[in-house]
Amino acid sequence: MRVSIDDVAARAKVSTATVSRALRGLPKVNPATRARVLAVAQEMGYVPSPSATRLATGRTRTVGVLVPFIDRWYFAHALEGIDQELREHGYNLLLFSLGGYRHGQQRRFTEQMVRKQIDALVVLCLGLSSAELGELKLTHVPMISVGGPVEGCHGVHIDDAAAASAATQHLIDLGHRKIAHLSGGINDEKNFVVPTLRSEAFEATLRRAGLQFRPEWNVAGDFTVGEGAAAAARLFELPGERPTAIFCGSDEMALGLMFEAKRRGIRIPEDLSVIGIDDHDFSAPAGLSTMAQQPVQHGLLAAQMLLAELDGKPGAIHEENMPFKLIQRDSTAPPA
Amino acid sequence: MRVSIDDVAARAKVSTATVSRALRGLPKVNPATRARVLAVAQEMGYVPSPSATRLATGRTRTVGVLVPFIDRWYFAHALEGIDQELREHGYNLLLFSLGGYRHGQQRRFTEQMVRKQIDALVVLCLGLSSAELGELKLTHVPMISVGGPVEGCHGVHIDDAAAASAATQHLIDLGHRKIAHLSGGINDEKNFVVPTLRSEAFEATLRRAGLQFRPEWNVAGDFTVGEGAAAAARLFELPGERPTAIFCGSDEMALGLMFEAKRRGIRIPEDLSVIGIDDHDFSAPAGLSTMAQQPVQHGLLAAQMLLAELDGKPGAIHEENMPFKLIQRDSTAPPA
DNA sequence: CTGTTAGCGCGTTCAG
DNA sequence: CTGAACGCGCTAACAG
Repeated sequence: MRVSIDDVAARAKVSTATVSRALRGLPKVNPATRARVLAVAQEMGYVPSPSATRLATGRTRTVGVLVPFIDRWYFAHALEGIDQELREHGYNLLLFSLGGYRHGQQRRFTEQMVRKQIDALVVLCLGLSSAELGELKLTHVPMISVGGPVEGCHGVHIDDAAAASAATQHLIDLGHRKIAHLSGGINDEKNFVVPTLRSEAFEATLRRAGLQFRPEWNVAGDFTVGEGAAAAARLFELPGERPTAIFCGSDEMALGLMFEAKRRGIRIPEDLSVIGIDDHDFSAPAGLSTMAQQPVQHGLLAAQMLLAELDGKPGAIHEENMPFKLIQRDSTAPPA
Repeated sequence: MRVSIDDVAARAKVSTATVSRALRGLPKVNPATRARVLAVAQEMGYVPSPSATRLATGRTRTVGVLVPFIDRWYFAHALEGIDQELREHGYNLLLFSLGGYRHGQQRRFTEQMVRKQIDALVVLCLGLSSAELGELKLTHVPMISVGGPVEGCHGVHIDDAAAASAATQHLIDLGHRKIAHLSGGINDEKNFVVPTLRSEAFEATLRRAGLQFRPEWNVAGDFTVGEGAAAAARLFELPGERPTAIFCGSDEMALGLMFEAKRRGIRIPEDLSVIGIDDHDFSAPAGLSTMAQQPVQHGLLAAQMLLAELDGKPGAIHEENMPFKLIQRDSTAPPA
């Protein structure tokens, strides 16, 4: 059943060292010998034991991915990209989901989980506390963030401020003056800065255009459709003047808002223009204008940088700003 | 930096064997000794090397999860459930994404990937060929399927035929006679039977009610919004009589259809009733009636069964039918 | 080019 | 209750 390297060596009449070298394609092995070893290994169905290899080399050929949730558009797609790249290079992907942005005791992942289990780590859209970051640094595991800047750690992501600003500017360019904002981050931890970056950019862009920033037109969701719809309801029920456009911190919240608008007979874009960020799978079918980003590419690139670093190319891990672009669909138009 | 069991043993003035026993809570260790060892280990920051433990015990404390995609509602949620349960018991989750339902050469995961890397395997909504199944069986790794029946392998999932039948019956009960069907599985592999089960149940339920089954009203998507919308477009452009209701093989496709309907001015539910299966995150905000299932629970239970089996309880892995229930929202109503 | 010899770090008999 | 010694399966020097 379980055939080990010694069995192969015996059968091929060579030493285990030679088998090891032959199988791993190392130089300095007689082609004839290599061929024989390969043949024997093949016919015996030999597969090296990863555990033994790990113990001997100290490398696991495994990359860890730390993620707050997996059931969110950005995370799932970034994961797909990371996985593709890793798999292609024979690396394993060990998934650590925190099941939420919990803090403190709930999140003691650093020690047991990371220790000697992985060669590198991807931190997905997750604000880490400085204590957590410190612990991770101590393990000397190469590390990179994806989807949101993490202080003291390189990462690949879009320029959130620029993207938010461009989205807001699109509304302004269409002629809107009364613009509201549906921001993310209502339940997120302090260290996850993405929602803040987007909100601040929104406000700055408004002011730069000489427009009024109204705090009451600033509602918050948590990046989900459900909370997006709930926040929209709060906004729509505000007395007084109505905004003619709204910038949402994510497409998923924007879609929630659109559902709520439809329920109330608010027409989009006639009564209200809506723009989000992401280019979520639902956005095209729903006709939502958005600032598109490509999480799969983010994941792919991050994994590439990690693998390069592990491959002995120091400095391979660096900050990378990914492209985003406006996709105008049916949800934005000049104000009536 | 790296402190091993020998260091702890030396410092505590005991043998490595005693350290091992003390740390793992085995009986037959003097309480005083245990306390001292624990203290020393603690202060030295000792953490056992997983690689060494694996090699010595032959167990990896890792469960593999095989999944076609991760960026789909069902998979992401089931994964969340699996992860929760695993994490709680100190198990790792090794993710294998196939990035699609590819076949043949593209899918040689069985050997290298599974061999000696995992203690058990979860197969997520993935039809396996009999050859692949055979290979997996040979590894003697406990295995369970989630979300779709896999021949020759126990699993946890809903009764797809029953759920589809109930959804269809809901439309019939409302008084609909002209019912169409948006099925999944257009691009899926033959061995993934879920779409077929649902479609067949739809047809059978129709016939049982004495209603006509019209092949031309049977369009197919691939479980995504995009394809759902595309399929809906094909349906809506058919000449002649229009259906008054439609049963969709998944909520995501149903939502795609709703977007397409809105674009064409087809009112829901006035002109067309729509029901899906899942209770996708978008369904409640969108007001979509559905046959709800709970993938997180599916994943949780599957992981529990696997862990029980690994814990020495043979027969822990068995077939389990999970509940589903009708949630009527705004997308279904009696025909006009 | 190839074989020998040590470890890698821990679990596990088997004596004591 | 505790310790000594061996083995898990493979890689990495170091000879030859």
